[in-house]
Amino acid sequence: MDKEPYHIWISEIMLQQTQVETVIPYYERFLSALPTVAALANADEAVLLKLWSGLGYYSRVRNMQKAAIQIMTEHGGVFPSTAKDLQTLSGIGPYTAAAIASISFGEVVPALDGNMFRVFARLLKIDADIAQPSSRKLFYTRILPIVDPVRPGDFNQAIMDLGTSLMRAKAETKSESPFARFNLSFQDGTELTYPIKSKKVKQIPKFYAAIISETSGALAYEQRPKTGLLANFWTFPLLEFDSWDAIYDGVSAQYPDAKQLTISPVTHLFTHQKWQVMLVQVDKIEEKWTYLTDEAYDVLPQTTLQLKLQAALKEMQ
DNA sequence: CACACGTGGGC
DNA sequence: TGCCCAAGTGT
Repeated sequence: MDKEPYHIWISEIMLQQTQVETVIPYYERFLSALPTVAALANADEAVLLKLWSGLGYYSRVRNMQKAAIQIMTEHGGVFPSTAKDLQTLSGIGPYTAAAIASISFGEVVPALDGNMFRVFARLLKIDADIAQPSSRKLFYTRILPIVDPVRPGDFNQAIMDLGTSLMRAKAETKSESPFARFNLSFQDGTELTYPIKSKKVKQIPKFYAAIISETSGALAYEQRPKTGLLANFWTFPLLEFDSWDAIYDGVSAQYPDAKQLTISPVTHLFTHQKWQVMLVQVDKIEEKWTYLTDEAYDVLPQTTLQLKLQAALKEMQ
């Protein structure tokens, strides 16, 4: 099995909040383009974002490059080998540090991710709210003595496998399961109430006009701010309004010739926002917009939102 | 501590 | 549709 820390690191970061099936092609492509820590440290941001386009949580790849630079400059190009040292790197928190330390270097630490929280909350009936950061210490203390001292990496991966197979969030243990006799919550019928998790984020509705402005075969784009949501990505110019109904009149006030291109909104969900976007064509050419041909645009990193807007525009034509 | 930060899939 | 889930970290 591949235990190369650079490889484990990339896969663990990609797998944060992301399904295995989604990650595989990204992983192969990333490793081919940037095979070493040094290559990652020296890569252009546009190359990084292009390799990550569509994966989401784009700060992950920016932090990976920061960490690669840290490894080259502060660690002489040698990958840190303990969970404690790994956690000093950008984008590496307690979970990823433990995963790399146990898998690549054999350190005996539990890699506490969503799966491990769920598996042990059920097996041991741990009532702590996993949405509370303070609960991590309690789980860590309970699980540490259980980690296989000889094969900690295999232990961590096995627990995660258990969490994605027999002990998925909505899967109940069957009485013939070999795990039934270890599973306290199964024995008293409370399994699906674990893990205890309080947090619920609501998605705030947002309304935008996406401006379609064309001149000599090129369309208008804007680069998003360098911090915040979809930082530095290129999208059609976006104007925000308070409601869906306010969009068309609002755009018309600035651009009297505005033409509404979409009847129903292009919708896009983020973790905490729900966007509804109307495509609006205008004749005016604004200096603040950057006009790019399709060829020039295609080499830039694109978000899934922008791909949806492009697809909707193409359907109009 | 609470919240920002993407995307895709299941029901 | 709306809500939950999926290999978290930074601020």
